[in-house]
Amino acid sequence: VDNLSSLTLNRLSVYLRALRQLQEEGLRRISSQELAQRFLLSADQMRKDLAQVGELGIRGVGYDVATLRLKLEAVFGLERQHLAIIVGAGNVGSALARFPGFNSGNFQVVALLDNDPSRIGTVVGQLPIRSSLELREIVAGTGAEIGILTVPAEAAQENYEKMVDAGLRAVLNFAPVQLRELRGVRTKNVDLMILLEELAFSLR
Amino acid sequence: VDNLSSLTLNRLSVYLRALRQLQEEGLRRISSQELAQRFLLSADQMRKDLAQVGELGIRGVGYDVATLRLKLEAVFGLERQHLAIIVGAGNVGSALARFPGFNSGNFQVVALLDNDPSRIGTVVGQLPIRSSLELREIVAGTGAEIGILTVPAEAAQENYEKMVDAGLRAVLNFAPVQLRELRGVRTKNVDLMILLEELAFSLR
DNA sequence: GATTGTGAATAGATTCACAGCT
DNA sequence: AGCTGTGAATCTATTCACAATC
Repeated sequence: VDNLSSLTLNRLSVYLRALRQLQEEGLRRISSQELAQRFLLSADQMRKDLAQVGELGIRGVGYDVATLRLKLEAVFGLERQHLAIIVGAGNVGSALARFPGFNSGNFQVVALLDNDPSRIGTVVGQLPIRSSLELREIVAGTGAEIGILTVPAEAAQENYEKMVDAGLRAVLNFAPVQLRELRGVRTKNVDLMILLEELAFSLR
Repeated sequence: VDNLSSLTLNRLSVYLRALRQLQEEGLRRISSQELAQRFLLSADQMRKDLAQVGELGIRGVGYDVATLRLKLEAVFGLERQHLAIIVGAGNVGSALARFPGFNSGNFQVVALLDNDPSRIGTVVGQLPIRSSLELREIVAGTGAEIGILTVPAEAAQENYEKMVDAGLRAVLNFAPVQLRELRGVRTKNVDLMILLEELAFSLR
């Protein structure tokens, strides 16, 4: 299981979330049909997606909720924790530092960095802001793999390169710029302006 | 110009941002080739995308930066301002209320709502938090079109429906749930867990 | 001579429909 | 009898390549 498209991965995340909920409700088995109905998904597509990661269902019966959940978690590498560092302690960075999805579950923010000396030491959520100059040591010391980039647009490319250089292997970029992506790093962008412009389009 | 896919719209946003930068630099003309090189895009794709919104270039010459920019802004309906309301004044909602992309340019946040009585009145950025109960009046009074949903997962569906009911025509959802989408509303999701899981996948 | 706009070719994603298990 | 897994069909997106235009 290795070549999954971004589209497929997103849907697998959605299935995983659904399965977690079903398991909490105590359900043991579910068919693609039922799951699709319940969560407004396509049963056909779900089966195709799941088929890409293995033969996981039982014909005539359906899927075992717990087994499938574990399998999907394994696909995402969620048996172990993933540590993240946030670079840029402005509005967005600070909000993410307090995001409940971190500090619970499979992801954890282990450091929050900023280059404004006057902000260093300030505690946000549980974390004290540290200097961006310490990036390399912090990555090495904590073993963090994921970088979350929340600096202003002008500083994004430079910080991105430093993050990759410091050893981070995946970056989630919130700065509104087209990064020149580096090889060997998985980079995803969340660009609020692009999202808003798409919404605006549908309002004409 | 009416049926543009989400993929195409995202790229048009990217081109628009590039053009704004080029115009600021004082450039008057650019070819698809140059623009692609400069911003790491595909020249072929750019021409195809632009062809969907009109015949905008001059063969043998290229595109006029100012004209193309205006045309793209018109496609997105950015000649006029779009007003937005944020529902949920937690970490994410508050961070977005202070986001520079709002209160400058074509989008503006006109209200920040929460249902926790103890938070009402607190000023975030420039805006006082108001009661979610006032949603309908605020939408009607301000003429806001866009809703930004930043409430906890459990409350998302309910608030989404209220927002649509109050007259909002586009919703940007940050809550980590699969909304049952309503007709007549453009809905986009930003789901941090899904993004993180996709990054985790590439770390196995 | 340069560069667009576009039809044709290719690649990728989704949907259909049914054979194959349980 | 019921539901999965999957090949075949369809639909969508991207890339190629070149005729049309300046």
